[in-house]
Amino acid sequence: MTAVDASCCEPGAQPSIDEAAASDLAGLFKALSDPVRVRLVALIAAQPDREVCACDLVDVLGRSQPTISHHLKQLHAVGLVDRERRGAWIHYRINDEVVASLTGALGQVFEVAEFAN
Amino acid sequence: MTAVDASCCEPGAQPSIDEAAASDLAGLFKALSDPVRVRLVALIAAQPDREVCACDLVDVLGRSQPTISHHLKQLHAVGLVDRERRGAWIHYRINDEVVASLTGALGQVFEVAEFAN
DNA sequence: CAGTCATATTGACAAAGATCGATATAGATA
DNA sequence: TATCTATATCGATCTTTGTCAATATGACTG
Repeated sequence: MTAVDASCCEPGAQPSIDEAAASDLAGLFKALSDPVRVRLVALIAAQPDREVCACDLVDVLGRSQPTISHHLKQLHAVGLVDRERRGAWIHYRINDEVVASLTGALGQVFEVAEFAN
Repeated sequence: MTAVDASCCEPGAQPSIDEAAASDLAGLFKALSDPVRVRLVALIAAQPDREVCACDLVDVLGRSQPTISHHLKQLHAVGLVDRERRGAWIHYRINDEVVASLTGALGQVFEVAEFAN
């Protein structure tokens, strides 16, 4: 019954996000948890039409072609980028809906008003 | 000189973010790339004063005390949460400046106007 | 259809990470 | 000081991940 006891370990608050939603969001973050992938999406998003040919992504970041392909696959797997075959080349484009859901979820997790749409 | 050649592999665009900045940002994302850590920050941020006693974080997420401590250490290492000892207990609080820098960097990477502060 | 080019997949390996039991540390209390 | 409690660290194990060389796939070209 000291003051310390009264101030702690009583609430039993629950997380504001359930396990499934947390896993989904963590998956998006994991897709962005590597510097190469961060630079890849930055490079794609910086294009005028938010898309780029995969051929322009190899050799720019100092990684082998298989490694770049591996990273693009992960970004695509979580939906952050779309793929489109155009002749012999494959174009990657930012999926703005998924980006919006990412920022929205971020706002929800951190309870930041600007993102709570 | 075919139409295909003309449409591709010419730009040589550079990423809009350098390697060091990409690593920093990737580090923040990595800290949020695990469902347990996502729920931890959500739980902390949901408190009225955006802080919580560590004693309230154990037993809520179905992980052992060492595991929760391990995750909190990672969140603290990247600055997303602050630690403060208060008597026998340790309180974790959301670091809103780091959260703001995270959302700002997100906006920069994805070239989303709302976040480009 | 044979060759060339762009991209993906495979296989292998080293490094990192998540988890827990056991133990250490550090503050509070008697 | 001895003890209790809260949190951190250690050590071990198992899984995941980043990377590349080699190879496969699939599309265009002559």
